[in-house]
Amino acid sequence: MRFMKSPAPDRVKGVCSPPAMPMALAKVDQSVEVLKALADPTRLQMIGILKRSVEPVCICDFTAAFDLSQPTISHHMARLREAGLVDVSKSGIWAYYRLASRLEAKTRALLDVLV
Amino acid sequence: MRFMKSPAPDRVKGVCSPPAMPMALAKVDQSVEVLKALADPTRLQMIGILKRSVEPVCICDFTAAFDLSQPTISHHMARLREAGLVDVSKSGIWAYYRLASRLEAKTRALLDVLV
DNA sequence: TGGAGAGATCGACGATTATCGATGGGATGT
DNA sequence: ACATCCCATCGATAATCGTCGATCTCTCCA
Repeated sequence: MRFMKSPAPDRVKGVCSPPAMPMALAKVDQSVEVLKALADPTRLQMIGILKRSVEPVCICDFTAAFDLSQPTISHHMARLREAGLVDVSKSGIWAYYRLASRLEAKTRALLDVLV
Repeated sequence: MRFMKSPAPDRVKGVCSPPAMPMALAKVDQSVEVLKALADPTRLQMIGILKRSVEPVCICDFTAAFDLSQPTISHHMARLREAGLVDVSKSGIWAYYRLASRLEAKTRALLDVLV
């Protein structure tokens, strides 16, 4: 009669069996791409601002908001754009960014949890 | 009568106003910490395996599952541990990992979306 | 037509990261 | 006691990343 359920009762030295991979590799890479884009304080705050703004936001306002140089702000926004998280529209000399309209349901759910 | 709603009709050259920061800085850093821990294919798959496993998983099984060296697997698991995402329990020679039992609601929701 | 402002890109530099081989430390069994 | 196995840590190396100054393109307006 077994009272204690040991974590791994039948483990044997020298025998290691790989667990099944539950996620498709393509899905993993895709999720990692989005996660890396969000794993930065500046970019995460950018996404938070865009998610709460009904109007598109001029990138010059981000340059005014963060204590970073203009190239750095542009670089961070480019990373969000390459990850497919934001859309850009230019009007005159200004560039306006907004949350991407065609976000995957999973990505949108991710942003709903995060920001 | 305005038919077209322009993105920013009243913008003036040289005038940029920083948007309000919607998230507390501490929350941002905390989220970034978790995101950086998950923003790696190996670690994201590790979390996926642990989330689907009712039993704790011996780390030697991860070493067998991934095409990476034993120190690298140990390093990745340590990063998950430092981020508070997994708990470890040692039994004899073996180290068993499982998803952290005391996860923040936000973090758990994040994992539910991701894996 | 020419100057000025906005924003993207380039090149460089320091910091962080992913990876490995080598080593150390604890538990097991002979 | 000693060899063996598992796992963590250390040290090194190559790659990626964040940041900035300099520069380029484009648009607008005088």
